[in-house]
Amino acid sequence: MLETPTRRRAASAAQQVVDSHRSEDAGELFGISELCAEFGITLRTIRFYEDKGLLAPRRVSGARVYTRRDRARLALILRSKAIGASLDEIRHYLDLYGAHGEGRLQQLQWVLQRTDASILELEARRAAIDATLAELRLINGDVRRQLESR
Amino acid sequence: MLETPTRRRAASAAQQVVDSHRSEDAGELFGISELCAEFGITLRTIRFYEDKGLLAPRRVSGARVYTRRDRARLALILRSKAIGASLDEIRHYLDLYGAHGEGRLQQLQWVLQRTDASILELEARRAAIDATLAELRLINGDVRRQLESR
DNA sequence: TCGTGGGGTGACGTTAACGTCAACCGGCTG
DNA sequence: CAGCCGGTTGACGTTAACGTCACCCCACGA
Repeated sequence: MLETPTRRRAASAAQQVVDSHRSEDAGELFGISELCAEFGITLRTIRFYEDKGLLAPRRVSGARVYTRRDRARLALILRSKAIGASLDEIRHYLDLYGAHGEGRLQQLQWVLQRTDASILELEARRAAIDATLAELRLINGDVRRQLESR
Repeated sequence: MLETPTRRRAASAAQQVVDSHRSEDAGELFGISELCAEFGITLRTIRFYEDKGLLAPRRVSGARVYTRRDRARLALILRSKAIGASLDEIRHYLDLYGAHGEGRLQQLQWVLQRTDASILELEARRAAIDATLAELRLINGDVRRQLESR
């Protein structure tokens, strides 16, 4: 199965990300400082994520070598961090992205519950942001009017 | 000015919150453990927020006494925390809620810039959440279909 | 008067998420 | 071969956001 051309309609961004966690790619490879530069983080940070079990690059004579999939995982991690998740929560997310393959019934139900829970939590967080945005826009407009009317 | 009945149309939730930061209320008063119970936090946490300058309740013979406005501030703090903001960021938010009153031009422009910046940042965070939600929903539906078809 | 309960103030401990530093190592390059 | 560059592993430091603990004050009821 080269590149699994299955069921590939108009793959959305989400679809692509999800897919990227199921393909065993061995294409492009990246070095650690390469990824650091690309994502604007430090060496220490990437190694730290590895210690925490969020990344598991291959080693070539000691040195870390990242695949395209590892890179996608890193992107997921950083985006999750940007939305205020802890590294532990992020690990759970990553589990979800990886674990919905060919699972036994029990495992699939576990994934289902976890995704349901995560979705509810994120929706709540989104609502909180919306509320704050509404208030900030209110203040903003208020001040703007005050400035316009001298 | 009792209760300032000015410009009170169909006050939105946001409007109410914003307004609550402009009225110098002296109505209901709350004790510290009262607020703790209401919001499900600890004494230490509230005192910590005070140390950080996020709250400044009056003192009655040493004991902290909170007004309705203090209570609103606390609610804002907790909601901001829920969206993943640090206490420092939260302090800035609170500044904004308080500072758009009768300010000199310079101050008003500062408020404007800060609100603009905050809004952009929050919108980005919201977008990140939306992306993650899309992916999670995808996984969720995927698994759900897999379960339904045996 | 005693003690009890609610509240207050340090001081210290803790966890997460890194930063910093020192020492080492392997490959290539002149 | 020497040197350096990029990478690696500890070990320790740091900051934020609290928890825990010990001890104190003070008002109030039996």
